[in-house]
Amino acid sequence: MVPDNAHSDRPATVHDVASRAGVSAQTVSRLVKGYEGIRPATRERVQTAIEELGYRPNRAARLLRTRRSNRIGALVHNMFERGPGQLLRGAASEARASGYSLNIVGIDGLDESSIDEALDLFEEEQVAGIFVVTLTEELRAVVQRRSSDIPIIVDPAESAGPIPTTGESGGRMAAQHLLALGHRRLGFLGGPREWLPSEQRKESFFIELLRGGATVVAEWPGDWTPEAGASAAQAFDPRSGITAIFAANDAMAIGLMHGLALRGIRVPAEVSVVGFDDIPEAAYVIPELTSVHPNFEDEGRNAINALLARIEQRPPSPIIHPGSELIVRGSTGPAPSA
Amino acid sequence: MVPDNAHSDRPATVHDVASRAGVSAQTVSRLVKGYEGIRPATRERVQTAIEELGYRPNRAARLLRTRRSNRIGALVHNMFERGPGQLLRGAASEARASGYSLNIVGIDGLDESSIDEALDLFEEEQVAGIFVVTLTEELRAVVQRRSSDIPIIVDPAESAGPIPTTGESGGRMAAQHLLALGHRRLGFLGGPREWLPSEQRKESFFIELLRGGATVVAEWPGDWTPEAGASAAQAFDPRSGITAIFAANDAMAIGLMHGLALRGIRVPAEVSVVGFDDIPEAAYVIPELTSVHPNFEDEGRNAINALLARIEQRPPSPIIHPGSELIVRGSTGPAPSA
DNA sequence: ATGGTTAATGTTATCGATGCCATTGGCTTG
DNA sequence: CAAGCCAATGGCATCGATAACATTAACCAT
Repeated sequence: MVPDNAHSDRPATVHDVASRAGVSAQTVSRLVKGYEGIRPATRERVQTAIEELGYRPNRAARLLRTRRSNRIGALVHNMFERGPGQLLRGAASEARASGYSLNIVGIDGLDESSIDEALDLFEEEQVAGIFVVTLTEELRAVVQRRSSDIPIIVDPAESAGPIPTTGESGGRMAAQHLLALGHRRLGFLGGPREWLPSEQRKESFFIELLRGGATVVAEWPGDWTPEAGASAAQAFDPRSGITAIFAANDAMAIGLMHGLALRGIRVPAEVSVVGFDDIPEAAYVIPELTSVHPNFEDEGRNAINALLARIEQRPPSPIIHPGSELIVRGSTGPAPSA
Repeated sequence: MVPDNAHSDRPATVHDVASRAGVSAQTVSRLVKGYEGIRPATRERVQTAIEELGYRPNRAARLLRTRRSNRIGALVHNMFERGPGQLLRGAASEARASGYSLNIVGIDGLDESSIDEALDLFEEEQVAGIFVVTLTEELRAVVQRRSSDIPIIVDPAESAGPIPTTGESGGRMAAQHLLALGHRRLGFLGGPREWLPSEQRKESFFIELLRGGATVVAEWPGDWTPEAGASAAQAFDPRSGITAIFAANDAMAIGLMHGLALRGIRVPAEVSVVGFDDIPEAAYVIPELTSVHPNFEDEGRNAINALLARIEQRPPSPIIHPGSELIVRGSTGPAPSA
């Protein structure tokens, strides 16, 4: 199992392999890179030498010479949320499948200097491309301001082409569901205004509602946390006639339901609640939360796909449909007949 | 803001800087690395040249020459759970503070080949050290089987020295709390048996209970998901006399409470429930979940600290106390007097 | 002044892989 | 059989930073 290079304390190089196989370093290099025109006999000798020595190419040397790394930088703020996490998982797996590795850098703040620092790091590490997972307006602005020749994917829409993002399809599905249940006066509990995913969910929700003849009566800006949901519940005015609320993520939805319960407002009898993310806990809160189950993993795949296409200057592979799904549970019900 | 190197299409090198400043490349290199003995006048000339050219050291070249990278590999399975996520955050910030960057690699499976693949990647990237975040027995075995000269931190206890891990102190605190409430017959809802953190939480919980004269009547093995909690609720035998259950994470605790509610078993009147992780949602489920709030961030810091000490062969910095805290909420109450 | 120190800086070779060009040998073609 | 051609392989320079060693300058003591 362990390669027989215990005698030398330095890892084997192309030259070691070459001299062992009786060929030149160049031939070894070619074989490693998958060059076809090598005589079978030679090929085999080199192959064995590689195995015997446990040779692995030195990435630093290769990068120095070729200037092409096979690393992709992923810039993400709240990487530990369900959504970004799944995006990353999809992205990592897609990258790996194409021989790239994903370099995840989490930033704590969304201020310019944090962002710049992360991008600087990517430049120093000479990543082949950058995938910006978290999307706020500031981030987008900072990224676009830097003129760099590293390919960057900033906008999920960019990568999905004509296909709606999870936010778009999710917002629409939430609206359709609530419309079908007869709700006509609704509220929206959003993430911070400068977060694009929140805006996406909101816009598609609004548009679909308007098309169905319903009205958005109130909108509360949140910060993705359950606390924000609880505050919204306090701010909620029962006389507004709102019978359903769409929250931009489950955490806020859960906080919201908790706050409503404290005020004696029954879910779903008086107010229906729809969340977004379908976190595992959503099915186990009381009442069980109706939620949009987004396919973030495919969204991440799409993004990397588009990014790689740009890096390697080839047309993007056929796009996978992200396909969100609405999971209907106990937190939504027919609109109370006023 | 943008450095004036637009005219040349290649990024500036030490030589470019050197010739611009009228010194040798070596001097530039020394300055960049923070060498002290450079005459102020020279230093300033070089400094300006660096800024004017927007020079950044080429990491690949440096790594090739020095064989010392400033990257740390972090191997993690379920990176998107709250716990590992916070460990990573702490680890990343500690690493950054010491001039290292954290290379997070998530693996999907816990089988030998996934692990090996990830470790191979680390070796090829010549990371300075490896931090194994997720800890199962298999992982530990695979890691220890590979003889590699890269420093590795596998065991959190290793990095914390004499200080109890969050799992140890958390399990103990849960036990003390329940003992104080008069509970004497208890259950434990664990993670998979081969996960060390689960075992830690369990052991410290058990030990403290025994010391307090209580008995562990039942133990359910779970898989960290709320579903596992729900199954445990089904398996729960009301005639067992169990009045309190400690779940190894909040997700399972939430599933458990949901399952108990379905069976009409009241929490905390009949059964108290304590979780672990204190996820943001914990405070907003009904009843609000009493949970151990672990200081994973500091645990991550400690680990990186210990790792860096080993890498740089210096004594570890004073250790930060992880300090878990028990957040008491509505899911725990006095034991019902039988 | 002369040798001896030390501080500041310069020279050269090297890390490992690979792009570019040169070479070799076998085979086809007229 | 010579000319021509292609397939397979080798030689050399290079990517950018730095370790190791060499040099210069400046200053001191004798």
